[in-house]
Order: sequence, then structure tokens, then C-alpha cells
Amino acid sequence: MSIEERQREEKEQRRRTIVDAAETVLAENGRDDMTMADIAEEARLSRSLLYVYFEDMDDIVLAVTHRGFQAMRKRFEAAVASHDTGLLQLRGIGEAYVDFAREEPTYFHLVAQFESRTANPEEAPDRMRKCLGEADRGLGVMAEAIRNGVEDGSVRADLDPVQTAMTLWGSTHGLIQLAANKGEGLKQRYDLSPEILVDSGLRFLGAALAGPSTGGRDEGD
Amino acid sequence: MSIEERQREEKEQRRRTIVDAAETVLAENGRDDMTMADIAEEARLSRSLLYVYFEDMDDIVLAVTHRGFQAMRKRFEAAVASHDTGLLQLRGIGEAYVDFAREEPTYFHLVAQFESRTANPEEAPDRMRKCLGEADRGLGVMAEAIRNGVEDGSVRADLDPVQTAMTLWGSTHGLIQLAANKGEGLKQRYDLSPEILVDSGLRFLGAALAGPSTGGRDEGD
DNA sequence: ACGTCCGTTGACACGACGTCAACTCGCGGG
DNA sequence: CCCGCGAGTTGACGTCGTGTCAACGGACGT
Repeated sequence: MSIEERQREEKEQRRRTIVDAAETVLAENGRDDMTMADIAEEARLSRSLLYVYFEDMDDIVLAVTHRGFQAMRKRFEAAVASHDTGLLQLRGIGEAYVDFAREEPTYFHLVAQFESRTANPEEAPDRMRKCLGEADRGLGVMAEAIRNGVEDGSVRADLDPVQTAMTLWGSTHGLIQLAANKGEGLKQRYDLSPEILVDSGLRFLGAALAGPSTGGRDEGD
Repeated sequence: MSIEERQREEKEQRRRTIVDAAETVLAENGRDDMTMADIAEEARLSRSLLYVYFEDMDDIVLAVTHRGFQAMRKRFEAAVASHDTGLLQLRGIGEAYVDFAREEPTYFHLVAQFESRTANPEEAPDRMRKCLGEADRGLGVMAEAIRNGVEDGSVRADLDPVQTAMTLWGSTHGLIQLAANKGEGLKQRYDLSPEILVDSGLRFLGAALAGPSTGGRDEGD
């Protein structure tokens, strides 16, 4: 029994090694320039061996993407835990996502690419479904924060938590992606830094959450 | 002179043929499965010839993407032209983008992929810069609608037009992308159709535009 | 000590890419 | 009228990355 145990652990360990290597190569070369040989070399394994542990390169990348979603969700949970009112929690999630994009750009890129793919949950491979599940948990965190906000009065009560969570998620993601990818260009054309753009965007969304009735104005600077 | 003229026209015509073919293949196979041979066959040309008119496949795809951005911008302009107040114009742009995504999914996919790329306007190839320019024009349309809205009082006056246009663009894009790609999954998990999600999301953004002071409530379904 | 099984590897075939020399053809000059 | 030049076009080649296969080696059970 302990032998099988050890074999299973070793197998898991080698899978980790491969994903680690892929992560390193992704950070250095980017996905488009990455090859199986690069991963194998970084992991100091034979290229053939990769196919024993993973279906193909997409499978490996999806495993790294899964890590990215996990990291993101953890940041969301931490943001919720460190704020009191629902509105502040949501603001915290937005800022956490901004930090995530800046501090772990590789993960962010993978998440962004994953988001721009059509996912049929039915025929989707296992690994893709794991990513979808993790994304769902992140969405759940946002929905919970909205419920908190509705309860404590910091968020408009007429918002459906799940719908609004998705809207916020899509909006925030789109906003940050815009800032991250086109930010440098914008700075030159409009003299507008990505940071300011994202900040004003998050304030904009926050105002929509607080709603017309509540005094949710926070454009004090 | 007329000979050179004709040669130039023929050259342009053949470029169009190639881009047409690429567009067809793209709609059928998707970008990942498309090969140069596919495009050549669809255009009834030799594969080698493609390299005379285009750098590589990315170059061709970028040309199709440029068409997509053009189509999008035209829809935006039409939406603005057919509404009176700035707020309605912005709502119209949002709906136009939704229609765009639904009616021309190939273009939308290309735009989405373009948006999720890091673009250094300095070292970017010519064709990419053309896309960026077209996107800029679309953004200009939105900014103009915001200015109209501020002027006629339908939009909060404390919003910077350009910043807000970008925020709206990023948000709308992210929202529609979420609905388009994960919509089917959402329907199963949350019994929430993509249409309803997008609609409520656009209302959410519209409320943020109208602002706390104005009576911008329009959630009467 | 020996057979077996699992992990591992080098070698192969295939497909796609990008390039090159060679070919065709319409046009202008001798 | 014939010739040759140049632009346009093509088939063939070398290269690279992928995915699979049979063969190898070492650890484990008997």
C-alpha cells in the first residue's frame, strides 16, 4: 500500500515539476513562443515524458491557468475578509484584481486568454472544467459580498447578487485588460496612465453599486 | 500610367481575395485550426503566393481583424446617429456592440483576441497600428456621445469623457465576452440566459452614467 | 536469482511553415 | 516579327514542432 502511495506521490510530484517548468517558460517566452521542448528542458525531462503526464501543451497550460484562478480567488477571499461593509469588500476585490494583474502578469494573461474562449461545459475536458469551477468560486465570493452589502445597506437592494457579480466580474476584467494591454499606448495618445484609468473605472462601478438613493459618492480624489 | 494603375488595382484585388478567403475559413474552422493551405485553397491560389502579399498568417488575420474593427465602428456611429440624448446614444452603442457580437461572431472573436494582446504602439507592425487606429476612432465616438450627454444633462457632468469612454468600452466588452463565452454554462448552472445578463449589465452601467443626482432609474425591465 | 511491470527514452512519421530557384506571360525595344 | 526583360506565380525543399511507437532499464514481487 505504501508503495502505491509513494508511486502516486512521485507521479504527482512530477506533474508539479512539469507545471512549474511550464510556468517559468510562460513567464519568459510567452505562450505563443513556448514549445514542448522548452518545457522539457526546463523540467530536465525527456520531451516524450510530457505526453505521459499531459494530453498536449494546451493541457499543461490549462494546469497553469488553474493555478492562476486559484491565486486570484484567494486574493478575493482575503479582500473580503479584511473589509467590513459589502461595498468596501467589493471595492477591495476590484483592487485585489488590479494587484493580481500587476504582480502576477503571467497568471493574469492566462486567465484573460481563458476568458476569451468559448467553453462548452458539456464536452469540455476535465482540466477546463476545473478552471471553470475555480472561476465559479471566485464569482461566488463576489456574490456573497454583494449580499453582505445589500444586508448592511451599502449596496443597492434592487440588484440580483449573481447577475451583478457577473456584471462586475466582466466589467472589471475588461477594464483591467484594457488598461494592461493598451495602457502604454494610451499614455502617449491621451496622457492618461493605466493606474488612473483603472482607478476611475473602479470608482465608476462603485458608484453604480451604491446606487442613486444611497449617498455612494466617493469621487473625493 | 494606366498600366501601373491596373497592376495596382489587381494587386489590391488579390489582397482582398486572400482576406475574403481567410475570413471564410476563420468562420468555419476557427483561428487555431486554420492553416495557410486552407486559405490558399479557399482563395484558389498557391500557398506560396500568400507570402508575396502578406508577411505571415498573423498578418492576414490582422487584416480581417481590421475589417472587424471597421464594422464595429460603423455600428457605433449608426447608433449615435439614431438617438437624441447622449445617454440614449451610449445605450445604443452598448446594444450595437451586443448585436455586433451576435451577428458577426467571427469579427467579435477577432476583436476580443486583439484586445487580449499587449500592444506596443512603438514597435507594433503597420497592420496592428491600423487596428489600433480604428479602435481609437470607435472610442472617439463613445467619448463624443458622453460629451453630448454632459451637455444635454442626461449624463453626470463630473465624468471625464475619454476616461469614461474607456471604462465603458472595457466594461461592455468584458461583459459581452463573458456572456458570449460562458453564457451556455451559466444558463445551466444559474438558469440565467446570456441575453438577460447582458441586458441587466448594460442597465447597471447606464445607471452609473446617469449618476446619483439624475433620475437615471430604468430597471422597469 | 529471475520474470514482470512501470517509468523513461530516442527515433520516427507527419504536418505546417517560410524560402528559393525556376517557370509563365504580357509588354516594350530592336 | 522576334527577343528579352520583369512582374507574377508556382512546385519543391529544408526546418521545426508535434504526437506516437517500440525498445530499454530498474525496481518490485516471487
